[in-house]
Amino acid sequence: MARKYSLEKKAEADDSLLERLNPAQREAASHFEGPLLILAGAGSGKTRVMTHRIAWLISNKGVHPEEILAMTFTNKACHEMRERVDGLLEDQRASERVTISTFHSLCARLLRLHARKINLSADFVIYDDADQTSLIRRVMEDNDRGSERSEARRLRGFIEKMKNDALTPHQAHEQAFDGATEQDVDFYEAYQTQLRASNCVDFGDLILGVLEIFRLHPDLASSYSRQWRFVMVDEFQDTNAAQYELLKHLTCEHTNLAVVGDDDQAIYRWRGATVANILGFEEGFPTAKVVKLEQNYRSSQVILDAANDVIQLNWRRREKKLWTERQGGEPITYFTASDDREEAQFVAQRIFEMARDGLEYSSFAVFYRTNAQGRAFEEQLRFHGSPYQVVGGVSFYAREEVKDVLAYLKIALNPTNEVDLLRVINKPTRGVGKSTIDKLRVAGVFGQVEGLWGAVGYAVNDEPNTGPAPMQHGWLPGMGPGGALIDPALADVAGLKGRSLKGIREFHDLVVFVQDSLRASSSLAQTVQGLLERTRFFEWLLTSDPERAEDRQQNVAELVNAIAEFEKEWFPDPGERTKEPRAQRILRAFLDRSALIQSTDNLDERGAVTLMTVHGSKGLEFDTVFLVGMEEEIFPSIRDNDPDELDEERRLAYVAITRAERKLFITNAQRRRVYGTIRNTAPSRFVLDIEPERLKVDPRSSSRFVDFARPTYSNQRERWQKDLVAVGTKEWEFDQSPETRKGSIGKALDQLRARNSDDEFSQLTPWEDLPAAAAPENVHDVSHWGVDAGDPDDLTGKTVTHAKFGIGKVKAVSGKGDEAKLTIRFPTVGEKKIVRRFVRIL
DNA sequence: GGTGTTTTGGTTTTT
DNA sequence: CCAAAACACC
Repeated sequence: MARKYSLEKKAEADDSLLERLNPAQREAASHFEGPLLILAGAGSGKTRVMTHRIAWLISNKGVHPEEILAMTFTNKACHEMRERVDGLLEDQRASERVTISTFHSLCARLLRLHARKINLSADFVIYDDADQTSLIRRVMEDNDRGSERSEARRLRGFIEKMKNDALTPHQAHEQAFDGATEQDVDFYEAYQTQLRASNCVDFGDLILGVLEIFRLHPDLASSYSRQWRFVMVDEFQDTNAAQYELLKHLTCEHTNLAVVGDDDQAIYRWRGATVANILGFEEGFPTAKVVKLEQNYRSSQVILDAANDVIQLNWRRREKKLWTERQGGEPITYFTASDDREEAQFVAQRIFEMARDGLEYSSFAVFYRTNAQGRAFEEQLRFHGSPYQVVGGVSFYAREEVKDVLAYLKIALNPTNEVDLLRVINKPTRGVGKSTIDKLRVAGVFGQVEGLWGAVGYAVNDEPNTGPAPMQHGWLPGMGPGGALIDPALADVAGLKGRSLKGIREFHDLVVFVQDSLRASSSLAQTVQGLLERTRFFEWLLTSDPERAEDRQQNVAELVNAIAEFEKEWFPDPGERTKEPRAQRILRAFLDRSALIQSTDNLDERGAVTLMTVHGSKGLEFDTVFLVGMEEEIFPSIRDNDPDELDEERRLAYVAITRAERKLFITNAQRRRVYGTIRNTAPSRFVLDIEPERLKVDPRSSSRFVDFARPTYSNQRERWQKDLVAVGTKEWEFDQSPETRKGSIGKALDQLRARNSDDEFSQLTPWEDLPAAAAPENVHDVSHWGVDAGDPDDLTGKTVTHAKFGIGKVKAVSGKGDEAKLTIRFPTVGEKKIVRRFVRIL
């Protein structure tokens, strides 16, 4: 077969393509056939290597673009890779023909193509987590397994685990599991049966479904394997057993599998990922070549050293040491606040100052362990007027109102999808309550109709006015019009009347209306618009929850927008003639995309501080990073009850630290509100693991908890054992007595105090203005950073800020000094009398 | 069947 | 403390 692409580029292509890579990168990028493991440390240019290898295979080895498959975990990584391959290849069309995809969207495509091989129809709908949970709860009810939330959670976890481990219910029955009973496996089977009956799949099924197909039809796997002669995988450390098996199928005809990953950055163990895949890669692929990328192009030496201090204590890892040409660097600033609020104040204050001195807001990021911690930082940033964006949280497509609209569309496509049907059968409220729904469900399960939709059809069919219902699903001959009963299970449904029946009819006709519209209309956006009008959706949002109505209406409007845009981008020709109605085709494509997309994928706002969890930060980099809430029981999390999980927390800390390019702040608080109660905290062991000389303690720190001893381990095994003990007894304690402060951060603070005046911090804030050991009731007071100037008492007309009410103007003053009472006018709440020490004068 | 009120329980979350 | 879900009430 002719290999055109090599002819177009001359020998010089070889050099020009790879010459900008370092030797290790070049070795990896120019690896041709056979398995390859690239151990790529943080910031060592792994995407660069992958994209160059793709380009190199095409232009220097004559590989056809169609023969290359590159897999990522996120859409974002996928887009980035495609863009960069684009940039490297002269032939634009060549790069388009490379398959670059996330695991899940590739599998969704394969599953659609071959759905029938495992008793699915090609219009299956993809359930998200919420849908999955609601199905689980229903199956629990149907099987008398109670309805406790925690039990539902546990079962969901179990099912997810089975799927991550690539086990079908049948296989699960053959294996014994710790903590799982025979009933759990039975439940898994029942759930799976229900899922298939609804013609739906969950996320786990996307992979497992394809595995089932490949297991049943090895020839099919072979043919794909022959098509994709070169397979590449990004973030390989986060693959689970199912994804690993998928890769095995895809490489059954060759062993050209190149994986890139970093075992030190494996942070999705709780999601079923297994580091064993990367640690034991050579066992699965014995002839594998291993290349280590250890030169870091992102961070300063100080930051890398700190990261290394933390990660080197892990027990099982591939030894590597990152290095950089950027020697030295700014020391890491360590700050301990007296409470969580002060911690946030500190961060917001530093950002404010640095932004004032010329740094872009977008060069800052705040990383926390749990989403709940983000609020305090939002508040303080808002108080300073600094723009910020919170990444993560509820995805756009997971919003209630958005899901409601999509539910109607999904039902129109596939009415057997009962989760969505139950979701909106009474939305907007139309008189279909619990008892009516129960009747329908009983009929759907035991009656001679097919499922819920069948029952709905039956209920509305005996009314002469509506005419025959479209019974693609579930109408049986012999079940006469006019309510001629032949089945006792349907009696209750046939007996429905009044408001309930009217409501059911309304719902039924609505779905039919959408179905008709999908067939007739050339525009999906138009169909949705019609649906919204007919249901008076916006009105309903307003009346049902006026508080949040505006927001929610906006979200729905946003959805219509997204659909219209999607339509324009992917289906630009409205007159196009196809077998399937146009709107329906668009809907199918749109649903897949919305199921597999994450809200964080396209939210790359410029000019704002980024707030996110440490998990969210993987793969990103920022000039200045604030790693906050570094306390025992938060980071590492209190939930971690075995050493493997602690190792993962350590990796998580490593990921966070290595995101910083130039400057890293580490902060914590000595007291923190946890679920409403105030708890004392201890500094995270990960902070203590960093060599003290790399940390510069900010002198504004609350001193009490800065004075602690650094635990020393003679080796990794000891560290591991200490973690074990600590975890076992939950009594990890740091000796805080002065005598035992050897090499401690406390000592560093002492030295700092001795040096006092010429310290860089004393220029930021005069030593005198530092909060002296603040009395507890002063903790929420921001005034200790306020600096008085001019006549200290006449404040009339001055602009002030208050932690709660924001910016206001002083109208009148009575009294003197800190206790003076100010009458302040706030635009938000009007006039308030406030004691002076609670406001800050601008 | 629709609505307020009490109770419960609470990581991380690429798809 | 705060949001979702179960519960009680109109």
